[in-house]
Amino acid sequence: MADEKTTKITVPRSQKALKTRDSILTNARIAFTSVGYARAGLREIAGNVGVNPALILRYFGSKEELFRSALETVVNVHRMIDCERDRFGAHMADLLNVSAADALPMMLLSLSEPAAREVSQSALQERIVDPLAAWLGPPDAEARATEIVMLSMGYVLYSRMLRLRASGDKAIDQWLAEALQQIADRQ
Amino acid sequence: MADEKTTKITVPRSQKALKTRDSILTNARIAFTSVGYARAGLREIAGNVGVNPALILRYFGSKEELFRSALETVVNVHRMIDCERDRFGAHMADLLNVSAADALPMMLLSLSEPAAREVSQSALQERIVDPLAAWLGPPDAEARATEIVMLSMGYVLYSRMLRLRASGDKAIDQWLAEALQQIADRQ
DNA sequence: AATAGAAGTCAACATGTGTTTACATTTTGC
DNA sequence: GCAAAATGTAAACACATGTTGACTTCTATT
Repeated sequence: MADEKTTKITVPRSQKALKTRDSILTNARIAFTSVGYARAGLREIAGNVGVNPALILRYFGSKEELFRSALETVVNVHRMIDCERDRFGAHMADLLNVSAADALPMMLLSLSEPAAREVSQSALQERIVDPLAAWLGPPDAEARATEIVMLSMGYVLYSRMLRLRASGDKAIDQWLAEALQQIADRQ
Repeated sequence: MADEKTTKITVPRSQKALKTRDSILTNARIAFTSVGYARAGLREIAGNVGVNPALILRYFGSKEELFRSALETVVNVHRMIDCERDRFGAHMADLLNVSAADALPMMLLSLSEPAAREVSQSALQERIVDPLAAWLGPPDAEARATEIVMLSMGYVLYSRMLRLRASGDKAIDQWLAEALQQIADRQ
């Protein structure tokens, strides 16, 4: 049992090859973020990169692995907690309104695909909830982190994906910021 | 211009035919709720009803119309506002934990399909947000109704679709109930 | 009983998908 | 400069999908 599972994945060695691999990753992220896992076709991603679809599979093995790699480049907690504790609510509310927060649309549009859902779930737990809980600290760190994520998902759904009539209402943004701050301040 | 758009849709006349049409609708709702629009195949729905796929299109015209019909049977505000005003938070929190609230998973799993998303968006606005706002009353009725929907979507995502580690935490359910109640009480 | 129309079946079409295999081209190490 | 490996292409495979039109079976009315 030396070679567990001989895949055909190739790690790029030349600078140029690394550039195209990165370009694939970038375009994949854009595609997944705008139309979700199922509707993002390898042919279209490859076309936008100017490359053959088969090359994607040589670098990433499968569409599912491509999604996992693309998601990992975009899910991280750093920008969320890059602020003073007493400004966390307003900071998060701002963040959710800029396209920097691409991870959530990417995950929310890919919920129906079981593979993509599993990837999203573990990425969200390990790369957002857990570090956020550590940053918040006791009491009930994990519960409060989960509440923050919950609220964020609801907000992104409302403001960017479902576009309900109230979308853009400043009063709602204000409410969101206060609700988030309350969770962060709770003790 | 007498016959606008001669579709081939048939309205069932016999009792038996109406039963099968209802059965199609029921099974469609179950399929859409559990795997979303894209992964719910007409062949599988028809198979579960014990009927031919072509019959579905004779009764509903297209998959998109089937989704619209199925969603309408399940999206309504009645159970949400069937309680005393001062118990709204706890009532909603309970409701979101029983499978009665099937509408949200059905919509959330179908976000990536543009057709299904549009149907969901208008159903949510017209059949939930608007009547809920009317029930809540001033001030800021629509904003508060939207906040309630936002929170509900986030909660369902957390507890039933993404299944984060904290899923089932009673403290979070408690927090949700209180947050919802605060929105309802605000003035 | 005959017959029109509804209720339902059947097989094919058109299209799109991720993936694979075989092949060509370029780069790199010796 | 040559050979081998890396980089990339081309075309087909295998499969699944919504949809269509022609066909059969049943039922109800005359």
